[in-house]
Amino acid sequence: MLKTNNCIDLSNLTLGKSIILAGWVANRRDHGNLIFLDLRDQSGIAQVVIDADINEELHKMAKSIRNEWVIQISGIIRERPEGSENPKLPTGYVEVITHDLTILNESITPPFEINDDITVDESIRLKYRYLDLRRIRMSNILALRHNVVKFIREFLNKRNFLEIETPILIKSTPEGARDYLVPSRLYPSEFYALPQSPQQLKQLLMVSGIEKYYQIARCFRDEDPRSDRQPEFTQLDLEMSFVEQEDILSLTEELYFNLVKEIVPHKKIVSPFPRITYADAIAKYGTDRPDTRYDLKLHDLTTLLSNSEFNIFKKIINNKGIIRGFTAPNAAHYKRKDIDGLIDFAKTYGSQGLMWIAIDETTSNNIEEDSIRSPIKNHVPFTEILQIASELNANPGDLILIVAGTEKITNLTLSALRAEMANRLDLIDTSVLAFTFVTDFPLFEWDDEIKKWKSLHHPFTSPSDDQLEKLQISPESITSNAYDLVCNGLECAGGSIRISNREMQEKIFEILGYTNQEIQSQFQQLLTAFDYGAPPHGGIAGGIERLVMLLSDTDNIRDVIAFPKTQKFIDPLFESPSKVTQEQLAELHLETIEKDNE
RNA sequence: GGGGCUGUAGUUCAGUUGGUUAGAAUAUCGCACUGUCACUGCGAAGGUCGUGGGUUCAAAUCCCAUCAGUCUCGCCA
Repeated sequence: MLKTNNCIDLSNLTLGKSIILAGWVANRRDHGNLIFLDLRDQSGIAQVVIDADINEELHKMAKSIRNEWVIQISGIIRERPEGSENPKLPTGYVEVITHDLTILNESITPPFEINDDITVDESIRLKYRYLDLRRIRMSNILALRHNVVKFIREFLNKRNFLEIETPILIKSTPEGARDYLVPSRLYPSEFYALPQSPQQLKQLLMVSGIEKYYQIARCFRDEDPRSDRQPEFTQLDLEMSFVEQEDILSLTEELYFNLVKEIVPHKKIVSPFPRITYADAIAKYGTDRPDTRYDLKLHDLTTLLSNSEFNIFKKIINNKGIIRGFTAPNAAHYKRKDIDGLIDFAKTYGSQGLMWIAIDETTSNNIEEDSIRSPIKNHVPFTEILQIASELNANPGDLILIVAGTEKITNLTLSALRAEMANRLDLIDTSVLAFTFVTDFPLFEWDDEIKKWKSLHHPFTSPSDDQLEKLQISPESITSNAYDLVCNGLECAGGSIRISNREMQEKIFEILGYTNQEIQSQFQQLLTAFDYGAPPHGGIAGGIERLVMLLSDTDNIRDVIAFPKTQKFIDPLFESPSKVTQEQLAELHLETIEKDNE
């Protein structure tokens, strides 16, 4: 080795010990005859001193050294002189006095400064990702991610799970997300697809008699970008035989709880994880992935207002819409401008608008007619406003926000508003990881565009046992054995107890509108396997990136991936995607079509 | 596929109502300096104002197109 120790070790070693360090020059402070270097390696930073009185040759060499040069120094650990300690550094009470120095490599001036405090345009960071990752913050996140995956592996290995790799080149199936395709050279006009998840493969492993499987699995989905999405991502994929929902939930809880305790002990986490049904989650939060770090629960006003004379309410209710709202505490001071901002915000989710009632503080501490400010004040009697306020537990000083419209858009808008107000009112304790299980998902939802039933989870999810008779009659009312683990408003993991018999699986495909031929071509391998004795089984899959994001307090998925793509799915480092040669295309029996500029 | 914001020195940004030589900080380069750690002091260099077109006597500034980054709606079983 070119080094005997890491920089961070410095403070733990005995004074006077002779050591060799190697790393990058993070900073140089030249005081003439005395030069200080901050030497950075993966572990951290150590101060190195070069004194002209000790060795003039070395001192001359050190004069030429610049940031990001790679050097090796040997020297002796010593205490810093009194008054020159630096409490900001873990190694700030000691330093290395240099007796020998080798320049291992020089560096040109980097395109941005390598320290944690900078903000640099992301395309530049990604183009020079190898420099970006030299920042301590970035390498710490990589280490955190490593520790997460390591913990998961050790946790599951201890419980006799087998880690099994499944193919990356599999078969395209049109349901779900768009596939990434890989052309076959040996079979003209035929393609492999990259897995969106190893779903069918892990179920086949269950039929194989592997009773406990897991995989840190790479998944690929060719969907449009979002700030928390990448075209390829990693999931903890796990599946077990002979289990019921409770077994998966308790295993998942134990895993995530212990993982948090071990890896980010400073985070607050509640155990047992609260559980909420899908229906309750929608009712209270307007979404199936509620952020439970703050209250702001939604309340339904549809029944209360069913006899209202106010035209807007009447119309919504007659059209089978809903009216719902919540109270933003101590927000009555919101100015017209703030509220207009909220209205615009609400409209981006498709709602027609946003009704608001500001209740000013009164001397009597009661809600008085004069203390109400609201655009609906002149259309709705005061008693009705009082009823609304009472239903929403609103008090003087609060701001009531109400959305009316179709169920879907109203809930979507309110859940977004809820998060927005929590942010604005600073109601979120960022040190909390609020894990919650959401259970009893509906099995199907109606897709009005293609006029078909769609699986809410996926088509292999089993319906709840006690509801099988409703399967044909009212598919919308049937719940499933599907569950999600939600944390701070993010879906962290999702899974289900699967269907493990052929007849049931075929019945579900039928309801989903698959033709016999489609079933045959896409799922025959699974259905045939079920003919040979499939064990009851179920599992869960959790996103690794999202988990690491939660643990490392970043809302940028690119921060938790070593070499991510931009939000347009471009890699600025390799400049991919890229053109390939005509020879490569010919070999794959492909031709490209130039896109017209219409 | 739709919408918002951004693009000016290596980097992060300012740039007024369209008007003289486009500024600051930091990084870089040079000199000085023995206790700094955002070292300090003095000096220097550094610009296709994303790109293309248009309006104008005059464009970083106004208009159109385009590219890139980011956020977002749809989409992501």
